[in-house]
Amino acid sequence: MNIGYACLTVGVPDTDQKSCMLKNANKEKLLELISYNLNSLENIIDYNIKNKIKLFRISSDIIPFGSSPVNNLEWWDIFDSQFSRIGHKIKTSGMRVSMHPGQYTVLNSPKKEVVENAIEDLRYHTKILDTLGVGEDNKIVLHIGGVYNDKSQAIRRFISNYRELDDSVKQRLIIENDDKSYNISDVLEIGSIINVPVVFDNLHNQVNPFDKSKSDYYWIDKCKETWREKDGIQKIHYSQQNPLKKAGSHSSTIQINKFMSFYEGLERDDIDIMLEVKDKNLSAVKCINCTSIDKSIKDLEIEWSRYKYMVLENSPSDYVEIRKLLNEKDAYPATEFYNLIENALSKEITIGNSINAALHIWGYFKKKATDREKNSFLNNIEKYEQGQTSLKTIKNNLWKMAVKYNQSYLLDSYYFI
DNA sequence: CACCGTCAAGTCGCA
DNA sequence: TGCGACTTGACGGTG
Repeated sequence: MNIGYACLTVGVPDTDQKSCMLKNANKEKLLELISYNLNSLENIIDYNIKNKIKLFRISSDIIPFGSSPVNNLEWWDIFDSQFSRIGHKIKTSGMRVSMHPGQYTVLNSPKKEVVENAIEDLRYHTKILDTLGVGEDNKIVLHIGGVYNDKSQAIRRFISNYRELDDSVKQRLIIENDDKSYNISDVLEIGSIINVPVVFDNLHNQVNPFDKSKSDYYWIDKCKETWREKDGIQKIHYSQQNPLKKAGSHSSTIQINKFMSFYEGLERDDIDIMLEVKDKNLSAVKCINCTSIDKSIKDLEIEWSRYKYMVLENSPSDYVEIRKLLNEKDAYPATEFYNLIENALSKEITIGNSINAALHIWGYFKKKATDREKNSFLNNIEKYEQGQTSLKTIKNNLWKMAVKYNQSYLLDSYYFI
């Protein structure tokens, strides 16, 4: 079983994706952006390998305007060697990647042009995975599309348009239930007609259910039947509702207790779980650590090194509790650990606590800082106390110093997120 | 450096 | 008939 995250990282340097506005797109700009984004992708893959994350969704934005005539670069050729190198890393590390075109890729539209664009976009996504050289179990997940006041007609259109797709696209395309038009029963029906694997999304099913009396596990079992040997093991999407936002919005982090009860109820290992959550890789590592059988206290200590100043800033009392918890070197209290972290991060930051945490970070530079840096830091703290500057300014300042003095311990800290 | 309106694309609901 | 929401971060222009 693999657990992974989608598109972006949090707190990992040099992994961001860049784009530009259409009007500013030209050959030079696009080449620069693609090169930058591939470099970020490679850093993400390296990070995933280092952190034993074996499931990852590649952002559709990796090639800006990738399926638009505005971008007529033969990027698969120009950047061939970097694609191969990244693909090699993915394959040799046993990672499984995927892609997921967004809401604008609609294969079942009644408009010819919309369908043509969708086909082009699916070709683009396929080209990325093919250029990486990853196997057929690295999939492209698509929603069915619109309803247009006639669902059965819209479904028929999806099916006939699907049948016209290139074989290379068909090899990778799989379908998913969405949160307003096509529920899991609809998608299973379509999947069985065209022989395409179905991805179950638990939150979409919660918001747009076919039958509320059926459990998630019921549908997950149904979907399993749509996955063939060559497709790899079954994949699902898992997310939790953000309690502050409207139905279907992803939570900021995965609540570990809730996830663990879902996971334990699965009673299966032959399944990949793609998390959709705001804190991305943080939740992936959390869930991996809580479900792995071969981890030790060392893995929690690594996590603690990343979370500690963030926790200190939110809740000094939880900081003390967690340190106590990690004192028992033969234990592996992963879920207790993350419960305390979640608890700490749910608390509101006070000025006093944030200054305390900033001073802890400052301790790394105290002796090496120039007089100017020292004055600037202390001056900022004073101004912050009086409400004349923001915490963000202080953190930006400390981040620059962490980079300058190459404090790798701090560069990996979530304090700066 | 901080702020904020805007951004390729499609569909749907609502005024 | 036309506009905002959807959902999201980042671009890019401004102060």
